[in-house]
Amino acid sequence: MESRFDHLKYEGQIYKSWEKGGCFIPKKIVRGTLPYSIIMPPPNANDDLHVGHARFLTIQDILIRFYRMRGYSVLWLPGADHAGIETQYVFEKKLAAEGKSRFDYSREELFESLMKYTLNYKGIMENQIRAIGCSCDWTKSKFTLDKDIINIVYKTFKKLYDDGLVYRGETTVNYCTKCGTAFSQLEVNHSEEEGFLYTIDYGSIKISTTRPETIFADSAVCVNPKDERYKKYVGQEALIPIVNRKIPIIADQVVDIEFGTGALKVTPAHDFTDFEIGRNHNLSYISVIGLDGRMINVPPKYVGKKVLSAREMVIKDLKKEGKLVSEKKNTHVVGRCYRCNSLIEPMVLKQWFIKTDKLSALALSAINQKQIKFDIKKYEKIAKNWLKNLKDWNVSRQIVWGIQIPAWRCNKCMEWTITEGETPSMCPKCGHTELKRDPDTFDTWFSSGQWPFATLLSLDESNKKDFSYFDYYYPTSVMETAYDIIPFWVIRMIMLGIYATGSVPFKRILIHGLVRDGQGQKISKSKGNVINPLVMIEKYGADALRSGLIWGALVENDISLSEEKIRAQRNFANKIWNIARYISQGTDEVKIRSRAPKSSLEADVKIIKKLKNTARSITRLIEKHRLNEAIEKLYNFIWKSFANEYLESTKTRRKESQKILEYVLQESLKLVHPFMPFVSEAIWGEVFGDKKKGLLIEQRWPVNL
RNA sequence: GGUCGGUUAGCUCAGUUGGCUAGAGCAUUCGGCUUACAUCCGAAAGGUCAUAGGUUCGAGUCCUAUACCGACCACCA
Repeated sequence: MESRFDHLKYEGQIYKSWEKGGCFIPKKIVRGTLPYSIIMPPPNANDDLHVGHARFLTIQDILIRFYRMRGYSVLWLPGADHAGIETQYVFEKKLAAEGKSRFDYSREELFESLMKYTLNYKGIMENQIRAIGCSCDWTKSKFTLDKDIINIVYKTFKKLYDDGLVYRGETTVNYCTKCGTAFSQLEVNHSEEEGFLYTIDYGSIKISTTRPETIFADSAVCVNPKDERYKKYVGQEALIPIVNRKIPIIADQVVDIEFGTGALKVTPAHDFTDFEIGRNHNLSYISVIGLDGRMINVPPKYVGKKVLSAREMVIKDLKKEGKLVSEKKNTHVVGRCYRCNSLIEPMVLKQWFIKTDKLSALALSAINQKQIKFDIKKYEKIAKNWLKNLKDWNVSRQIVWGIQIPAWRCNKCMEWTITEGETPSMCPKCGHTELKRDPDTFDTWFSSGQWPFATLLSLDESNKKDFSYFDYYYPTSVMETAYDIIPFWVIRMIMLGIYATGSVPFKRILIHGLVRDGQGQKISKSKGNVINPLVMIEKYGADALRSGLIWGALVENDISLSEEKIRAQRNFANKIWNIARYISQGTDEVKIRSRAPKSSLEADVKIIKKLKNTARSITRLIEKHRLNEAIEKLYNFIWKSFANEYLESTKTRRKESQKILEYVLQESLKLVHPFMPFVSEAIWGEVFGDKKKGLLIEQRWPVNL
């Protein structure tokens, strides 16, 4: 053995021998073997892995290796996410760099290019998962656009439709004119920005607005019923300048008396609040902004102008007419697209909605009845809070890259037909044979919300034998994911899982915190504090990165990661290596022992006892998902108790203690393995190596020593 | 405005149902190339656990209030 552990020499080759040896594939299930399963949250196949991925992959791999060594039938199912809008956004950026845009391609061409792009990244990403050392079963890997997955998603949508939980609604959506799609409320970033508040003369009343270009879309002027200044005007009419159209003056308590003039122009087509007012007062609405962000249904001179230039024109014209009363600086909150940062336009569109009240009730009761247990109470609170306040879910997205909604509309009777994916030959309502498919695709969270059962069911479809993966592994043991996607993903998996299968999708939920830099700051490209996991693996080894990602902070909390921390863990790996090196130098052949060698020497008895206690408490800690404590115990035992105390004490009586040293090393390596799989396997190979004895990954976890 | 957190050594964090003479890693200081490892060994220094009250034989740990920091959500035309 060399004096230092050379991770570059061992990691690649060890991983290959694991994968080739089928070590990640669940063993044949014998009677009484307990299942342990985790469905890997599929990383987006559009970029390199970042440290956040590395953290959750590490956490899951520790659990997986631990339970595998304990004799469970372990399934860790990997996957890749097509990541709809995100991928299309990244891809379009690439097109733009080549001087092209999505409009240069047909739907089919665009889809095909995106597929090629994504599958390429999927391969890259999978190799990065391998580099981290993840022992997932690659033979069962799933992609969110696999045909069998899509079929299951269609079935669920049809079932929802048949049960009356899907409707086509007209409502205000957050529309990004640049991305060309609507977003859910969760996909919009709000920011405070400087702008102007204009006061405009509407005849008998003056109103305040930040968006004068939408005056053409006004349906009413609204005041607060308690506002003494305006009581007398309610029921009368106001006059929109420039076009001189009359609109009613109404009263509603949503109006803030203090703000502006206390009178609000109601524009149902382009504002969320106004849409509600319009609905409550039975107002009609007029759209004046098209999906391309240009003006429509307005006097000819404004048609085709972009929103901001139309605003300037309107202000100019108002001034000319003397209708602009004032213009004040004003900070207000605007919505911006979370992908491209363009201004979000509220628009009224027809979209597919899923009614969420029944689904969220199912999820809530499953949580309350402890069919699903959150490890961490605060995250249970967050999930429940979301479930209680959920609004109906808009699942339509106007992008190509995704699962196209299986909805067809009859050209004659205009009725919709939903299928499980097959194209209807004629309209079931009127018999007409010309139908047009909705070009929209599903929100990615709608399909990934079905991921736990969709993956397992699809395994059974391609493997219709005597064994059902779904029956055996569902509900899965643990769902392990980040807290920032509780509302997007976790609660939707629970809702859709229970709805589609009648059973919760997983029994336990472990939510992990985010990775921050060494100073606890959020990692971002603009701050320049990005830590590249692949560079760290190259430099210090995968084991060092893995340990650094769980050392010193609870799994559920954010963790600060610095290069110093990773280096410290590299040193730990090297320490273990050198303990083994010392021990292997004391003999020609090391045997694997099934129990501790007998000795009555006090120091020997003490170290064996400590080993037992350490193994016991680490077992308990991993079961409780307290990984930071587990690795700290391990670190302390190996470095302090084993190396510095015991091993040092044996230097004067080398021969007598050799067997004990070998045994403690042997058992320690098993304890190390889930955390640092490469160095432990490398040592196992060097010290205990023998084809007959197998790999460390296949050894049994130390229990009842 | 709503929800959920945090405040413990210079830094980053642990501290499970209250018993701590408050711990770890990194950083610091001093001394060591001792033939496994200088990616090391030995030793040391460093905290009135945000503040104020309360419960208790006993509080970093429970309760109340205050201050500051943070995350997510909503949002005034």
